[in-house]
Amino acid sequence: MSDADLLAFFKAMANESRLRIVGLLAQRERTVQELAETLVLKEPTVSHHLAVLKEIGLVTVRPDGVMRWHALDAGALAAMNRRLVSQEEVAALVPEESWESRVLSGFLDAEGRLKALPASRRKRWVILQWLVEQFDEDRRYPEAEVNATLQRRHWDSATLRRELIGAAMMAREAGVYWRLPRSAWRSYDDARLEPSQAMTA
Amino acid sequence: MSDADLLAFFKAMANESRLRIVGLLAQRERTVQELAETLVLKEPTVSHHLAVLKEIGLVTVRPDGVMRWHALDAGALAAMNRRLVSQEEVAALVPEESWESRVLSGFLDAEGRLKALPASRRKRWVILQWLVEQFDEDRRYPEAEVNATLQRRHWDSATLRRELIGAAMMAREAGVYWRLPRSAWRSYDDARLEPSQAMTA
DNA sequence: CATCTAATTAGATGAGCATCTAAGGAGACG
DNA sequence: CGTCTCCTTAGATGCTCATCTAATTAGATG
Repeated sequence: MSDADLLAFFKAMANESRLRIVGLLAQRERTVQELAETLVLKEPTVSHHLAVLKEIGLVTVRPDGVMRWHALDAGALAAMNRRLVSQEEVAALVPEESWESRVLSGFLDAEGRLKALPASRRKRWVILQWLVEQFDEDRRYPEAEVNATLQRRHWDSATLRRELIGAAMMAREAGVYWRLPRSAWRSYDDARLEPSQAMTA
Repeated sequence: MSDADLLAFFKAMANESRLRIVGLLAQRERTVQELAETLVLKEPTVSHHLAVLKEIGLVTVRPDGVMRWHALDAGALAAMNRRLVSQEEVAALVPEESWESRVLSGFLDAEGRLKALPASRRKRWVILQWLVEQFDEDRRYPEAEVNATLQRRHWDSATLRRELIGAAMMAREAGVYWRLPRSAWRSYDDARLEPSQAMTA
């Protein structure tokens, strides 16, 4: 079942009349007339609500002469329900977080600062990509400002600055730094970054 | 948890943005800014959605300096979920149909006419209570009108009329009938109704 | 076939709601 | 105290949807 289905399910249930219809159908099957009378609604309105519930597979119809008996599909309810039982399932509501995002959030603390620099070169690359985004593309920065910006993310601004240069994400000339375009970056697997010591916060 | 809470829960989840927010918060706590950026919404919009989710107790806030970290309350999700696991729970969405209602609907056909008069004294009492409501409290009826009204519900108006009198739900004098107040009625278990023959329609 | 009843479809109306911009706190920080 | 940042509140706008009336379909029945 897709996320769109789940949304449709919630939209279907997010209406008092439909919620009451579901409750009534959970007791026993009913006709449109009967529901309309019970809910004090006109038949077309009930018909409309039943169409919505049928659309998501929650209600089935059994024609009988000129009447149509509507019943709740309990299995469909249970299926929807399984989507919500665990926090993990709910987390999956969101398009899978990319590997990069998961690496990054694993190394960030609640304040958005780096808890450590990963030892893995590939993971460190993710961190550097994120770090370089702290700088504007079109500005030139004195070293003091670079350090200040980096220190908002980690105490060891010197190492971070050195690694950004090493990855060709930033350039330096005469004490002035600037951000390089993505095209200039080395890819993580040919960058020759010296293995850094663990930098635990 | 009340039905109104359940409806509020569905209304809260019946929106794509909020559904995605819940998914994101299920992964880890987030700030308004972060959510706004991820969802491509303005901060006030996210703020509004978070307020809705807080209203139903699904999201909690942890202020931290100028920022506010929002997190999912997994327990609240689980609680909502328990409401939906079984068909019995869903049936309870609707105020339990009383025994009287079930008796009545069992003896009515689709047209609202009596299929039969129950043999059980207690059940017949339910039918009579419903029948007497066909008459206004403050009017006096000639016998012909009483018969006509009763015949809209069952062919044997004579028996119905006799039983209404016997139950002290209606009174008659000089060929004129009127409805008696509920206080005047005999209770079903001391009414001395002659056991009626089965009256199948 | 004509008619009756149950239900659905079509179309209109009005209420609710998602989102935005603009303005107003409120904590942090020099 | 003034300013910056993050967030919320207020108010406006436009879209979605719940409900209704009127018209149509479709089975049942004489």
